[in-house]
Amino acid sequence: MAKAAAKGSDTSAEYSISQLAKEFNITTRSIRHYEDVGLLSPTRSGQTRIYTQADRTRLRLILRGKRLGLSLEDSREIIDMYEPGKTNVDQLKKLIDAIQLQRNKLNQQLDDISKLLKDLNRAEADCIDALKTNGNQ
Amino acid sequence: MAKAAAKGSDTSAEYSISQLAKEFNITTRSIRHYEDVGLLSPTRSGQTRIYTQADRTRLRLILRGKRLGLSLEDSREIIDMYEPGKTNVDQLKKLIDAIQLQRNKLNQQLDDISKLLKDLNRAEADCIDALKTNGNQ
DNA sequence: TCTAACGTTTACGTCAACGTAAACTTAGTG
DNA sequence: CACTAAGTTTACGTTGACGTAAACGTTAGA
Repeated sequence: MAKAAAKGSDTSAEYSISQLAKEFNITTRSIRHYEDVGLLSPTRSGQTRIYTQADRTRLRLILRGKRLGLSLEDSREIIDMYEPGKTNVDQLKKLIDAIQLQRNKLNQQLDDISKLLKDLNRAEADCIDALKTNGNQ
Repeated sequence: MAKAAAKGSDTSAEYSISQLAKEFNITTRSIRHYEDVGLLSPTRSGQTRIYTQADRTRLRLILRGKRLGLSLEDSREIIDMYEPGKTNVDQLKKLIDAIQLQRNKLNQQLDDISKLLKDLNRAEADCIDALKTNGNQ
């Protein structure tokens, strides 16, 4: 084996675009699109994109955001929160506010989910009832 | 006062489109759009739409779905689960499967949210740290 | 009476997030 | 060497969820 190819949990592992696509069950087109909008910036070997462990992590965060209904722009903002590039005090305070905002949204989602789960439980119970009283006709 | 206008928690209350729009802070265009795609079907008084308590509830469910990142089509399916129009046994079983699927998605979301909240907490802590060590320069 | 505030339909526009196709360049293999 | 598999860029197409006019009807109040 040469040098790339990634064993176990090597932190310096590298990935091709189709490897990532397969792993996360998305298309290469999507991955390139995320790059187009500035969410990923893999290094290159000639023309070919090479993704590091960090890129892979960012991709996971993007997809997590998508599952929560975030836009790519939203995800970008949140992911940027994780990197402390902000040297300015005002920016830091703004960032803390933004974090609080996101937390509020997430708490709203938690509430929504619990209500929806209850609704689904009731719906399922109704189904099972209907099956019992209806199963032997 | 005539007959409409809705007091307290009168179950036979009626609403105009702009009343609902104002209450839920959306546009009338959106409400009509939800009707276009079959999510609402208000009665009419002449040309004018009249929304019942049930319509209002459906609208609330639609918006809850949106907050969770569901498409209108997804919401339609879920809301349809609540109404036991299904007389067929096969349909009931399919419905139970669909409910389970939704539950899985919601549990995934719960997991995503808890992770995201942790990430945000760490990010905030980092900000606060940066503010302390950086505040007096 | 007229005008302001609400309602309606019809219809084209827009924006995000990709899909899809075309045309092309390497890298490895029977 | 021809061929296949994976990569690339460019660019137009599509879908969902509305936005945004335009053109019109109805009703209440100054």
